[in-house]
Amino acid sequence: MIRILLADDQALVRGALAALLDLETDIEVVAQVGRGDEVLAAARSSQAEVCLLDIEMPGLTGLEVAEQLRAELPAVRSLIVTTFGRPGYVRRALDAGAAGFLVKDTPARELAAAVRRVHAGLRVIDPDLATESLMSGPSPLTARESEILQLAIDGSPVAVIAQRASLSVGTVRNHLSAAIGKTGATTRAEAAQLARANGWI
Amino acid sequence: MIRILLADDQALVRGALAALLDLETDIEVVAQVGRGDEVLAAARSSQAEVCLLDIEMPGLTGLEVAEQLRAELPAVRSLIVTTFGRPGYVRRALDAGAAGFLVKDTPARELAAAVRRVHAGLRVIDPDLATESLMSGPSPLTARESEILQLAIDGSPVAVIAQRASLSVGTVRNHLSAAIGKTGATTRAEAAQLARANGWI
DNA sequence: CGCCGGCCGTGACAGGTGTCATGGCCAGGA
DNA sequence: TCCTGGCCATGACACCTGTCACGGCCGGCG
Repeated sequence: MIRILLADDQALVRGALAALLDLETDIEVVAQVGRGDEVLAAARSSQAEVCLLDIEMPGLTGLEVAEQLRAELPAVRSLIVTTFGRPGYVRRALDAGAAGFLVKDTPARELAAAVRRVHAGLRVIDPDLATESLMSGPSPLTARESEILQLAIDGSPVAVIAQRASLSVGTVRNHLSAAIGKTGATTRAEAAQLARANGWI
Repeated sequence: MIRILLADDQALVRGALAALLDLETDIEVVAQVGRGDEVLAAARSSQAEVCLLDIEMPGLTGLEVAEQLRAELPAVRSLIVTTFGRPGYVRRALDAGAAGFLVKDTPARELAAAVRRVHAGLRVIDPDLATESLMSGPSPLTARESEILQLAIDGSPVAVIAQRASLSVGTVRNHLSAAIGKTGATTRAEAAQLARANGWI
């Protein structure tokens, strides 16, 4: 019997996934949580063997949770299941110690198989995404550039970004200009979108 | 037996919802589609009685599908189930003839009950969202302003927006300026975000 | 040590953006 | 009929942005 924990912020999806996995005779859903920062405690008390993690969650992201689990409960295996198949996410998930990466476009009947493979110690990576991840390569942005770009995704004027980052407006513009150049964009909005689409921020 | 059709672009979620609803003895999932523009045909051939529609779908949005169903298959009832609980969505869904509106935060066990109520001819509206919808009121934007604002959400420069809308740059700036004023924003990016958060675009 | 590259800042310039005043066109209501 | 309000457009103005050149600080590496 494979003991599994579900982490997804949407209760309906979480419950539906539980129903789907409970159809399998060799899988048992032993815990469900809706926030990233509740996963660790729940995994510990429920003695889960596999954690199915969404990335976008309040509290902690699934990627951060995977890292936490590797450090605190190395025997537990993490399977990232997320809406957005961004190339950079795969790399970051693997770096964080995740054993698998699926997008929610995956046919439902493949989920149980993926869980079994992860439980058996194998890696499960969405094949399309794996190649795309290798193609796009690592982020060309420096840490600071990523940070500034993240503050620019909502279209705030430079003055606001500078204040939030405690920098001068000139420096912010320089970082943004560098990011725009590196991403091949012509606007900071475009650069932010490209960076997000690639999972760089 | 309630015959139900599922429309959601994420195969995993779709399959999981199917598993969840199949647990109910009085509900039968008779069709599943991943695109908005496939719903009508599938609803016809499967003789579905209730359509569970996500809003964000390729082809047609769930709101547009609800409108289509009301026109073509008035006996079929639409239940919108979506990720984003934006106030304006509720109003638009009801205007489009939907019989219910749920967010994916809803507890899983309430879904079947909602389906039954909709099938019985009752309206089902997320209570929090219903009040919020009444609070926020209708969109203050004119049709043209909404359209231009929609083209501005990705941060494109005015010149690009003007080209896409076949307008002069000056007109686009006027529309954007009006939208910024009406939404109480100070930037077109902020205005676009506000409009989207309220479901106006 | 010298060199490199990331980081922070300034200053200046061209071009994009937000605001306003003004005007014309057209459909709907008083 | 006149008047209102939405839509389209122009022009002018102040301000913001993106780019470039330049300089200084610091940590890592040959």
